[in-house]
Amino acid sequence: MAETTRDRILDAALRAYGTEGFAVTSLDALADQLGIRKQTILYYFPSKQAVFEAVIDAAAVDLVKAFDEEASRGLVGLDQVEAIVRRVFRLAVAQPELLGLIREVTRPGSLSADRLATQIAPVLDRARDFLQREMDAGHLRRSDPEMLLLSLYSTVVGVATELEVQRAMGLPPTLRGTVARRQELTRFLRAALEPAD
Amino acid sequence: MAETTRDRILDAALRAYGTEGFAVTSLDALADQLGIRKQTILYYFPSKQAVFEAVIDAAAVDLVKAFDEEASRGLVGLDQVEAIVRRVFRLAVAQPELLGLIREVTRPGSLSADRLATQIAPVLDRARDFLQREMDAGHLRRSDPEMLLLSLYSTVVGVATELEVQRAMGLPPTLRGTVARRQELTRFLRAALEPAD
DNA sequence: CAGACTCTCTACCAATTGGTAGAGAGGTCT
DNA sequence: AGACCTCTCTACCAATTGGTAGAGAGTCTG
Repeated sequence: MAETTRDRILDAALRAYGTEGFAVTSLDALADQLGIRKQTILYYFPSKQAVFEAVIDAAAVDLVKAFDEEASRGLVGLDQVEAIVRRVFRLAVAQPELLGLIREVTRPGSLSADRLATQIAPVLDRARDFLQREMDAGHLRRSDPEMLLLSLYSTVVGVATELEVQRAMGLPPTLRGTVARRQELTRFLRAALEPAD
Repeated sequence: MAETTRDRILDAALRAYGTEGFAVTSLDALADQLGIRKQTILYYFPSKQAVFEAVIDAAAVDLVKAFDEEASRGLVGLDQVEAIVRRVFRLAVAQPELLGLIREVTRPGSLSADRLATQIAPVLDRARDFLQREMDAGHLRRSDPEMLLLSLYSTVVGVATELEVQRAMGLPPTLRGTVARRQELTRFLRAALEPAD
């Protein structure tokens, strides 16, 4: 199965947008990187913004696929959540551009509110529904699924950011070490912050 | 003490670069926001890049000042570190643009390697020296100060990112709640990740 | 008052940007 | 062969960008 030109563009765009950023990556630069002209890109996509949105779509599809695969393995409750979180982390570690993309998406004005709703919401909805179902089935302690989702999401982004910082500082990023260190430091930080406001 | 035009420019630039990003914020946009022409900005700064670097300088000065103030209060060891970390967090919470600025700086190619060395290194050096001194004095458990510094740094960035995500999702960001939730989730994540690679 | 200095402006420029128009090459179907 | 379709190209454009040149207004200094 040969990789189509369109796929190659999406690949390169994910890498570029995730590391350099959407705004600073011109169509020309993207095309150069692929050895084609930018007009070829504009043949496959109506605009630069459309490339961005297609990249997000593809990433969302990947996430949903990973989610579903993990969810279809018959685990329940915490085991299920564990498996999914681990899988998402594996995705983030294997594809560090994904984190950059997330940051790019959350940047104000990068995506119109309705596109955000159309593209991101389904992923979040799926996750929220899953958590709700598991709670209803008694597999998870009952709490506000919205808050739990937010917690999971921000934690994933936070941990992934730490990994990226480590990478940026020239240290080999290790998920295991990060999580262990985080636990240690979090206990300390809690003590540090508790007495104050 | 009236705020000089230069200060107003730096203020607006910090806000704009931290939230929207450096690349997407044109000098025209920055000037419009201040009710002046971009040539006025270029009177105070030789180039757009220089504005960016001045913003970073100012932020670094703020950080160093906060650091020194906290360090001069006569605390030792963990109490000292606690006070400093708490202070840095207060800065990050009061000025959320600071986090965006950090992300902007760590973006590849945003700052030349030597400018990075000139501007960021002093802050890190100061922190590393401080940790080393405290270890030598027996106030902190002896470990690799480089690693401890990295841990503290990435944790601060990670927590700050979580706060920002919460803000982006329309929830009031609370440092207390984030830290508490993080501890809970970290324990869970550790369990989730421990058995795997 | 004369001159210098500080500051903000108008006018302009070269380069880059995202995007359009349309030609041409190659293959496929009738 | 001829019409059609897919794809990539050359050529071009309008808008925006960072940056320069220099005039003009205000203030301070002699």
